[in-house]
Amino acid sequence: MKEMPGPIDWNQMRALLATVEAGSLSAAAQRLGLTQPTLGRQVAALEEDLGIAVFERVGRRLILTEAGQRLVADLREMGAAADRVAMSAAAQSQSVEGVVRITAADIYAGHVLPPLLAKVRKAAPGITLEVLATGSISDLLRREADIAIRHVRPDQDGLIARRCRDTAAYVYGTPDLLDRLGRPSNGVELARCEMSGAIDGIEPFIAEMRQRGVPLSRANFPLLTQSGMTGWEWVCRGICVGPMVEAVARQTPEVEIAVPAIDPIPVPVWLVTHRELHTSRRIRLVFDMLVEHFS
Amino acid sequence: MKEMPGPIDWNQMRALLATVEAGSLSAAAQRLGLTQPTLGRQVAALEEDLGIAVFERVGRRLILTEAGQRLVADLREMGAAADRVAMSAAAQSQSVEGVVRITAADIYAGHVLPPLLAKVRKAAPGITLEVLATGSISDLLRREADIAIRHVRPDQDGLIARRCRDTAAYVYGTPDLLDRLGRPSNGVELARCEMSGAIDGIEPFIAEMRQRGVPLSRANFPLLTQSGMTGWEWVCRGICVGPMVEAVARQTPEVEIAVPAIDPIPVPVWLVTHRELHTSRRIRLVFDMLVEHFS
DNA sequence: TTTCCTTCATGCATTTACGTATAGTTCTTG
DNA sequence: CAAGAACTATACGTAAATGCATGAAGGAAA
Repeated sequence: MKEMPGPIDWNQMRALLATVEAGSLSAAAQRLGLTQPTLGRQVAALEEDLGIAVFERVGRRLILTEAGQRLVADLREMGAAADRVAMSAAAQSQSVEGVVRITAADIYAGHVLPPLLAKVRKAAPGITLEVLATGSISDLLRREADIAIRHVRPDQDGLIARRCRDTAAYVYGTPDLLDRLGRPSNGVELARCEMSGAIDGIEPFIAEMRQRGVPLSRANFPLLTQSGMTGWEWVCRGICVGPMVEAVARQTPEVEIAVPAIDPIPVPVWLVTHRELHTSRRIRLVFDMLVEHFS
Repeated sequence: MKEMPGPIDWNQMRALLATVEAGSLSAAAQRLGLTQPTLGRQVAALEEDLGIAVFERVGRRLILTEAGQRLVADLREMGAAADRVAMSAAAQSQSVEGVVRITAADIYAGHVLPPLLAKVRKAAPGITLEVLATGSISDLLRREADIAIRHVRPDQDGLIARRCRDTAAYVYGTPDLLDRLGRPSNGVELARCEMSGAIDGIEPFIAEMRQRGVPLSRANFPLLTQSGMTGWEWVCRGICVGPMVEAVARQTPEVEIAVPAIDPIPVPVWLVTHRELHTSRRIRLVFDMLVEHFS
């Protein structure tokens, strides 16, 4: 009505961007650590200030208007710049107190990291560790995590990756299941078993196994999951056989290597962080401890 | 200490950027329509969240630390993106209610615009007009104004400029002063008079007058000001002679043209706005009314 | 069709953040 | 050297924003 054109509330812009990217007010609220009514009000206030309707309320769903879509284009750049600021700030923080986020496959988060995390906490009690156990690879450039543990070579620019000692992986199964399968003794026999597998990781695994004389195909994987934990649970319960890194399987007494004659599969381990963040004291500290542990 | 790494408060970033650009908390507060304690707290909270010291409190002055300088680099990009969002939003606002900011030389703001503003307000009562009477040219690209009235050809990209009918300017003086000066009747005699002038506009004016046979030099301008209003006041009070557009001088009965024999100086008039903002309904409305008036 | 889950809107109590007023400090000006 | 101006830091009362709880409405699945 008679709005003095004071600068727009940047938090309201953040609310709009988060809502668009998350797809709903509720999801955006969770992501920002706020509540859904708050976000709803912020977006509404922004629409009021701007004088345009960003969302069209159709049923329970918010769909962007044309005007909203044009806004979001520039808004994403603003968000990217905000991320860069946060990144730059984190990089220059020389405090050993604060949060360090680590992302890793859920198997690693659950079975490999715990003793390591305890060591870090003991060495630097001021550091709060946050572990993102995620199947999909999170985006380091968007600062969803500070350090990532990956098993493929990172290809993004701006990242520094440190390759650690390879881990050996084998195909495991419970003794009970292996007995029922007739104790396969070579690759060809193993290729007749059903296996658990990760949804987006079986192709390279099949190729790797074929080099070792195990003629697998997609037909060997009737059970797929994006959760490494789930797949491993299937193996531990004798539902099927499946591959696992040796460091994890060693902690699981109820399984054994299905065919010891087959050579282990080398699994590379990369520790990845931003080039920026490598100058942060506490992130550097955690990174170095991870490197030491994996080397 | 134990800060859950929720996204950074964007308003705190805005506070920091404004403080850096304004040079002090107080100035930034005025610019953002907030108060100094509020801004101080926001900046302090941001420093706490980021874990780094952005400012070094030395005496009454805040000077950026090295870390702060690196932050600000990205922060400016964020601010620029925010401006683009605001611009895009304003451009798409099809409401005839809202604020339209016009920037013009103070002389225009005081003597030429008033009747025009009344006309606009009558035609569109929902529009709030805000006039920035500024000596220096404000930055349209940073959305300090929606429409600018200028007398030089705009060279920035992204702007659309509409040239209007030129205005004639003469050198004026009070009859009393002209009598004391011996009633100069040609350019050479006029060049012996003292004149008022704008700090950053006398060079082209001198060149223009020389073409008309008035051999002026910088020595003719012992009184300089960046305020057109002030300079004209000097002329009206008989302190010196000085140039003025005819449309303004006509409203001032106490002055007369110093040397009628000299040809008038054509003063171009450009109306300038963003290419973006030209699609805004209310800005387009005001712009068109200005064009109509000046043509 | 019916049921259940998800999502957005609203009312109310509370906490947070803001503005006003004031004191303290430093740099400048006469 | 002294007085004033400008800026930042602190205290306190108040207003605004937030969170919780609830309701309503739409869509998916049985």
